[in-house]
Amino acid sequence: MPTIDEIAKLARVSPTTVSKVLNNRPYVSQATRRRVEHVIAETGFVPSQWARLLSQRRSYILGLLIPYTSDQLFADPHLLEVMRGIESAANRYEYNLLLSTGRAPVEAASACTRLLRSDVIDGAVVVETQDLRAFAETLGSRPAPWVVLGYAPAGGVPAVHADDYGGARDAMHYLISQGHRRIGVVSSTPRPFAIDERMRGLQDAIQTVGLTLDSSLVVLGDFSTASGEQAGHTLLTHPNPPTAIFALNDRMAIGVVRAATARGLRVPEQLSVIGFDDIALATLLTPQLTTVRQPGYLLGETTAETLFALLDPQRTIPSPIIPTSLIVRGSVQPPERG
Amino acid sequence: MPTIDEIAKLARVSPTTVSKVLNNRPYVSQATRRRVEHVIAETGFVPSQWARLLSQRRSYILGLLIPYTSDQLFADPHLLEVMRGIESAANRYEYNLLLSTGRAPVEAASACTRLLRSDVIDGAVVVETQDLRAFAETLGSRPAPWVVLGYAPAGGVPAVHADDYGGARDAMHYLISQGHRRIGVVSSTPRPFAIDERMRGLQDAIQTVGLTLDSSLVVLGDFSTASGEQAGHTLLTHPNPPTAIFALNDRMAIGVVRAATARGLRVPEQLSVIGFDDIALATLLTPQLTTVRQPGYLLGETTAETLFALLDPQRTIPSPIIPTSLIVRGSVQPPERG
DNA sequence: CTTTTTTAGGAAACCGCTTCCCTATTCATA
DNA sequence: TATGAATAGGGAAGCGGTTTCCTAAAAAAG
Repeated sequence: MPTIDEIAKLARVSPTTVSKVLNNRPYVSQATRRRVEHVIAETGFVPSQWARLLSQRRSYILGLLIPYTSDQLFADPHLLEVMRGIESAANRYEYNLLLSTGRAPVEAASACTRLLRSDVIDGAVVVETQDLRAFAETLGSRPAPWVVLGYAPAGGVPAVHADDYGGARDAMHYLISQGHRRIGVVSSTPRPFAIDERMRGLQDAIQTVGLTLDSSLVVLGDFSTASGEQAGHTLLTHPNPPTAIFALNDRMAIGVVRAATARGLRVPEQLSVIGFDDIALATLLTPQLTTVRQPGYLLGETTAETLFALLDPQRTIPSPIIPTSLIVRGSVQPPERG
Repeated sequence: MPTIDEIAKLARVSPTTVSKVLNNRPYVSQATRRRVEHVIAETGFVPSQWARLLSQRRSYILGLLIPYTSDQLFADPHLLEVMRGIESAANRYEYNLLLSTGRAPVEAASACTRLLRSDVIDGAVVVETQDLRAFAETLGSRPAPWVVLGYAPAGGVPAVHADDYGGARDAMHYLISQGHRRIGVVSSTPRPFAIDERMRGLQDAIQTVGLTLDSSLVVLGDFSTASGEQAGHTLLTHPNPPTAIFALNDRMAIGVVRAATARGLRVPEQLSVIGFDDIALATLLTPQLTTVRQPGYLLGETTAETLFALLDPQRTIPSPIIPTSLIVRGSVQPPERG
């Protein structure tokens, strides 16, 4: 692979001039420019990014820092949808995406830190984790700009997230309006801020109508379908079982449906189920899942746009809260008269 | 962010010595090493990768060049599964993944070329496309090493792929052994090598039993579920419709099932359907899809391992053909007596 | 026909780190 | 004690571009 000097020699000009040609700068005559371009085409020369960036300070690479194992990442349709949004925005700005997942969350944080401070990436989208605060502190003074996908720990870091509170509140209102009074909740642990918000939203909805959430009807999963299935069994063996279950993500909701089916309960006749996210799979099941739509693609896109706004102050920072909406399908109906 | 020179000054040593400490090289006394390490910890110094790599010639970044739009990529569960395998192998070797998708395939090729020649990545996994040959020629003399995921155009580039021929042959044998004689095929256009191989496999299977493939029962989709659905309708309105349909990927198979259902045909009683890939969704439908399993994770992992073997001649190149296996579930049964 | 401005092009410093090579000291060996 | 080898450390030349600054020629202005 030739270097800029060899190109210069071949075109009988200085490296300076070649550089000017490469970067479309003025003060090169038509004739010279043509000659240089010809040599470049001839040799198939592509300038080394390393060297270029060492002086230019832009890599056109964005970090996507996901503190999960790749297994977790690829098992989460919503997160993939978010990634798609980020990818697409990055593409629009001619940026490439550097994927960094972590084996263990802790390890991930340190990898992220390195990446952010070592000049490899121009900025990063960091998916929220429990220990984000510690991570932010590690970063210290002046790393590349970064945006949190999720809720930021206090302190100036921009964050983009869906309206988890409103979405959960609406879902709960809907269940209540359908006549449900005993409502089970499949929450999760660990509990990202988003889940806190959803819990807050659904609790507020319950209190609005003068009821309270029966804490024995709140069980914890880990976002996976399997955990939802287990949670479903737990709730359905309760001495006074719920007539509806709100699972705080779709995969767990699917697990709940599966548990109900396994116990011979029909959804939605004998048990209503509502989810959160609106993953593609939600429409492929029977009954189709009623859920709260959280537009992952838009979420990812907006997060990336926020980062680009940070990178180039010319641009304006988009609104950081993405609205959710209730999608009524077939998994909820009024409870049977007991 | 401090530079190595500032660290050197603070520790009262030369940059050379700091470099030795950073890279764990000998010829630094315990005392000095400790002093330097202390300053590094104190300042939170992280060496600039650009500069390091400019002299070291390793970026520890692998390119993943996918000549699809991000929408296509994220809509393909099998490809995602492959990515997961690549991700996980890369992680094992402490490599990061640089994702490069293309808006238009052509553009993608040029982006790939740039990436491969500009020293940003140490090597690349390139997903096979129709115009791979042209792409390979563009690359020319001495780019970073690359491995094709799929079938390589003749000429030395290593390629890793599943046993598409064998898988399709087995599937067809199975349909025949179940008593099917009129068998529809949902193939695709554009037609990657893998599809050629599957066609070859299924044709050989048919000929083994002295039949021939009725070309009016071969329709083309584009891998999407929607195209499969349309293909299904086409086949089922044939004057002499098939009793079984072999869709060359699972998503199209799901589309076929949907088309059959829409027409009031029951699967598998009135129509048998078999797919290819074995995506996760295959087990979630009723009936569960009978299909040819193509282990995506292993495929990705093996491809990455091949690349690492190229990067470091110490390692041995793994076998490039990944076996497939027939997964019998519920979407195939013997045809009804007409 | 000068004088000033603009254009074209090159020399050399620089980005931040690694590495080659050289010197001085310490340690082991004869 | 003299000698050779190993250790500790530093100076300076890269790596491959960009950028600053300078000079000479050409064009515009007076």
